[in-house]
Amino acid sequence: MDYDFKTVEAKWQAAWRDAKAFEPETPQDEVRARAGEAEKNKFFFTVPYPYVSGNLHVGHGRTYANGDVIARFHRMRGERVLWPMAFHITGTPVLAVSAKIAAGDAATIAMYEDYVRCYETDEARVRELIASFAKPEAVVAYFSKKIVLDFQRMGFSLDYSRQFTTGDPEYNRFIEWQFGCYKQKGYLKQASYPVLYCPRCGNAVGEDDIKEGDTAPVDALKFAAFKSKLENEKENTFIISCTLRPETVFGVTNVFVNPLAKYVKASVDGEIWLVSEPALEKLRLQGHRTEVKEKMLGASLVGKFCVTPLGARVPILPAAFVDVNNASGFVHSVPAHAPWDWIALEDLRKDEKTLARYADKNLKKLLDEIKPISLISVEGYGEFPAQEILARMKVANSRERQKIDKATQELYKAEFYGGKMKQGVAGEFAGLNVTKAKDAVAEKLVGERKAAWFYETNRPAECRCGGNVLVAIMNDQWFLDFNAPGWKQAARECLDAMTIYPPVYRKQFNDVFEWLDKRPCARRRGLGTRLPFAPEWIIESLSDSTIYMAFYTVIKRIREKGFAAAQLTLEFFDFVFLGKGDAGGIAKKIKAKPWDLEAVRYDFLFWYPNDLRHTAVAHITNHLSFFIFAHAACFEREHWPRAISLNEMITAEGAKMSKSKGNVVLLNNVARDYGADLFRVYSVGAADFGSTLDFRKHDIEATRKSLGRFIDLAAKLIEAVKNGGNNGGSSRIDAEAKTGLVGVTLSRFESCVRDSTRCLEEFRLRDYVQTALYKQTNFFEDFLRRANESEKRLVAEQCACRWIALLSPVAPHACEELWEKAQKKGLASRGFVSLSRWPTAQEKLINPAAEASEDLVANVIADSRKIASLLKKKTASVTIIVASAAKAQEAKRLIAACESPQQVKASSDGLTAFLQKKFFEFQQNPALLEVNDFETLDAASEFIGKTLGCSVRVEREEESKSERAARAMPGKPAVVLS
RNA sequence: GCAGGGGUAGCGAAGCCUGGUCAAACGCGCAGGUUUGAGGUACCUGUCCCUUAGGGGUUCGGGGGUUCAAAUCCCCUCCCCUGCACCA
Repeated sequence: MDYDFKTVEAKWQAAWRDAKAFEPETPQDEVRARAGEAEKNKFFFTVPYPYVSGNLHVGHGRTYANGDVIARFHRMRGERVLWPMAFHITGTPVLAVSAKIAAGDAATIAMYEDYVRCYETDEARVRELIASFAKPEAVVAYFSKKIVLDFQRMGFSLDYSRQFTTGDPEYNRFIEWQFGCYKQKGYLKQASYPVLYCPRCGNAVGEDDIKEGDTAPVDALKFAAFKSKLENEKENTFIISCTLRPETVFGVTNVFVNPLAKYVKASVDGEIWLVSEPALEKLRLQGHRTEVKEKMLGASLVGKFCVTPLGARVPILPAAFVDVNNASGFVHSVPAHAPWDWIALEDLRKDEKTLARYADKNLKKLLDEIKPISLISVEGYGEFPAQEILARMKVANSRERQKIDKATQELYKAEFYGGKMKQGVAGEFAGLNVTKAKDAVAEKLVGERKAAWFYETNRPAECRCGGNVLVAIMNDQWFLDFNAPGWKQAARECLDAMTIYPPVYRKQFNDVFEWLDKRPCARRRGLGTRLPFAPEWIIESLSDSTIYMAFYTVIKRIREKGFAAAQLTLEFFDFVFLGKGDAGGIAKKIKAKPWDLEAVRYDFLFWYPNDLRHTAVAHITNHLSFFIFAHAACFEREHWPRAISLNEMITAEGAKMSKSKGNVVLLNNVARDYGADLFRVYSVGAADFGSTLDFRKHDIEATRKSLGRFIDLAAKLIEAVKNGGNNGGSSRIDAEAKTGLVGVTLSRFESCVRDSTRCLEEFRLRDYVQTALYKQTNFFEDFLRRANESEKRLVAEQCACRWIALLSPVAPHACEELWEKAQKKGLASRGFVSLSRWPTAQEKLINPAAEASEDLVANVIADSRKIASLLKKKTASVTIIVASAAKAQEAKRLIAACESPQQVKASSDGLTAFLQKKFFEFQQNPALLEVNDFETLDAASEFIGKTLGCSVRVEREEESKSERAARAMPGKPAVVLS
C-alpha cells in the first residue's frame, strides 16, 4: 500500500481540528451536572502543561503520547473525555533566556536559532525573531504557538480550546484565590531563610542565573563559625574560623591564617571580629550589622595566640592554602582528623624560608609544642586517622591537592557515619555518634554565643551578570508549611484513596510526604502571580501550578460569558469551587449575571475531580506531591484527585539528554523525520511506564516496518471483503468458525481484543501494543498466507474494522485512513474511528482447543525441521503418525485422575514417560488433549507440505506399518522422514 | 548515609507479584537460504553447549535455604542507576 504519512497525518489532523472532535462541551443541564459520578460518565484527564522556554523534546512526546492513548481509549469507551492543555511561563527561565539573548550570549542565540529554524525557512525571519526574543513576552508568544503545532502534528487529541498561560490575568486571580486559601488555613508563613544571592544584581539567583549552574549545582552550606578570643587586645577581639565539622572543636591545636591576604577588624553585631575582607560582605548579607574598624595583612597575626571556644590557648600560624574567599578566611586546625591540617603543619615544619621570615615569633618552638588531639574513634583507623590516610594514599606534601581532597572526603565519610566521640576528650558528648555530636556541639556553642552560623556556597560561583554568588539571609521569606496542623493528614487521606500506577511508586509518595516540611513559595523576581498581601513577592513556579486543573474546567465559560479579570474576585472563586455564598449576591457585587456565575460553577462540578493525572516519575518529589497537598488544602474531599499514572524518562542513544551535551531530540524533528504514528507506536510500545525509554534511531526504523505491515494487512483485509460489507457473516461464523484455520484466527483475534482492552484498563500500554499490533499482525499474516478467498472474507468481515479501531489509540492517523477505506466498502460506521465505539471481545469465539490444534501443527513442523537438520539429508517426504484413539483416551483419563507426575502409570513405558514429562502442561491446559490430532493434521497436511517443501502423509498409529509408530503420543505424533 | 529502582542469552528487553506449559516472549545484531543482475530491500530458517531421529547437558549478578519442582519465594552478599528540595 502506498502510504505517505505526511499527507495522511496532515489530512486527519485538519479533519479533527475542523470537526472540533476533541473539544467536549459540558452538558448545560443542571440536573446532569449535579448528577452522581456514574451518571456523568466523564473522564477528566490531565498531563502537566509544558514550560514555554523553547521547543518540546521527545520526553514531552513520550508522556503526551502515553496520555493520548489513554485519552483516546476512554473516549472510545463512550466517556466524555476532557484532556486540555495550557502553558507554564512562571519563574525565571524565560527571563533568563531573554536576558541572555539581549546580552548577545552566542550559545543561547545559536540554540534559539536552531529552535526557530524548525519552523522558519527564511533566515531574515529567523534573525528578526531572535532579536524579538529580547522581550520575554515574545518568547512565550512564539513558542506557545509552536507547541500547539507540535502537539497537533503528533495527533494528540487535546482540547486546544481552553489554552491559557500562567501569566494571564484570569490565571493570576485564580492563584490569588489559592493563596488566600492557604493563608486563611494558616499554611502560609514567613521566616528567615538562606538563599543564593548576587549582590551585583541585588537579587536572589537560581540555577539558571548561575554560570554552569545546571552542570555543577550550587548549594548553600551551613558552617559553624567559632569565635576564638585573641590574646593581648584592649577590647575583646575574636578570630572567626569556620567549619562543617563542629564536633572537632575538641581537637583544635592552632589557627591558620593566610599571611599575604587582607583581613579586617570589624564590629559585628556589637562585637569585634577578625575575618577576611570578602567574609565581611557575606556577614552583612547574612543579617549581621557590620562596620569596618581596621584593615590588616594576615602576616600581622602570625605568632599570636587565641583561645578557642573551649578555652584552649592555641597559636596562629601562617598557611598559604587558606582561601580568604571561602568562609571567614581563618581555618582552625585539627591535625588528628583533618588531612589538610596535618599536612600543612608538616609542610610548615620543613619550610625554612617561612620559619626564617618569622624568626622573632619562634614558630619552630610553637610547632614543636603542637600535639595532635585524637577525639573520634572510628573502625579501620587508629589514633590519628588523618596521618594514616595520608600515608596510605602516599601524599608527600600539600601540593598534591586532589589527593588530599580525596583523603579528606573519604575520612570525613568514615568518621561521620561510623565515628564515635572519644571518652575523656569530648566532654559531655563522649560516646555520641559523630552524626549526632556534630549538630549537638554546634547548637551548644551557638547557644552560648561562642560560635555563630555562617553560610557559604559549596563552590565559588559566578552570576551570569558577572557578580559573585553569595549566600544571603532573607528575613521575610514566604513558606508553605506542610507540617501545619491538619494539612499532612488530609494529604495522606487523599493519597490513600488514590490509584497510583505503576503501584511501586506509592511508597515513594509516602516517603516524600514524610519529609516534606517548609518550602519557600515566593521569590523576588520572575514571571507569575504576585502575593496579593505582599506584592513585592512573586509566587514561585512550582507553587502556582498545583490546582490549575480546576482552572481548565472553568476558563472556557469565563471567556464565553465575558468575565473580566477584575470580576474574578475571591468570592467569585469561593462560589465556583466551593459553592460558598449565593450567586445573586456575588453577581451583584461583581456586576455580572447570576446565571453566568452558576454556569461556571456547573462546569466545575461536571468535570471535577481530576480523574487521572499522567506525567513523568521525576515529578513525584515535587509537583505531584504539591498537587495532592494543594487539593487537600483548597478543595472539598469529593473534588480531590483520583489517580496518577507515571512514566519514566527518555534517553537518546543510551545517553541522558541535555542541552549542554547537545543531544536533545526535538519533538518537531521527530514528527518530520518519522511521522506521528511511528513515533507513537515506538514510544508507547518500546518500554513500560516503569522503564526508561532509550530513543534509538535504529529501533524506530525497525518499528516502521511493523507499522507498515499492519497498514498493509489491514488494507488487505478490507480488500478481502466484498462490496456491501457484512452479508450474513455471523451465521456462517457460528457454523464454521469453531474449528480449522478460521476458528483459530477468530479465537486469537477475540483473545487479542480482550487482552488489549485489559492492558489499557490497567495502563499496560506496552503490552497493549505488543498484543494488538505485533502479535496480531503475525497471526493475520500467517492467516492470509494460508486462507482461501472465502475464509479471508469471513475473517475480514468479522475482524478488519475492529482491529483498526483497536489500534486507533496508538496509530490514529493510519487508522482513520484505513477506516475511511472500510467505510467506502460499507464496512465501517460513519464518522471518525477516533470517535467510534471500542470493540468488545466476543468471548464465545475464544476457543482454546482450536488454538491448541494450531500449536500442534506448528510443533509438527518444528519437529520435522529439527529431525531433518540432525539427519543432514534432504527430505523427500514426511509421514506423520498420529497416536491411537486408545492412547489419547488413556492420556486424558490419567491426567484428569492423577495429582502428580509420579502417580502416572500408563499401559506403555513410552506413554508413562511422556505424560510425566508433560504432566503440568496438560493439567494447566487441558485443551491440548481435546484436539483431534488426525483431523487437524490431515486438514493441515497441504500447508505442512508447502512449508517443509516435501510431500506429507498423515496416518493413524493403528493402521501404520512404520516401526516408529509406537512413538506417537497424544499431541505429539511420530514423524518419519525419508 | 537515607529512600526507591535494577542486575535475564552478543546487545536491548519481557517473564518474577499468582513457582511447574522456561533454554526463557519480542526486537536488534549475526549466520545460512529464497527472491532480485552483485549490493540493498523483502521473505524464510537458525542463533547457550553436545547430538546422523525429535534427545541430553549447563544457564537467568554471587552464595545459601524452602520445595517433588525456583529466573520466579526466603536469607546473606557484590555491583549499577535515581532522588534527597525551594529548581523548572
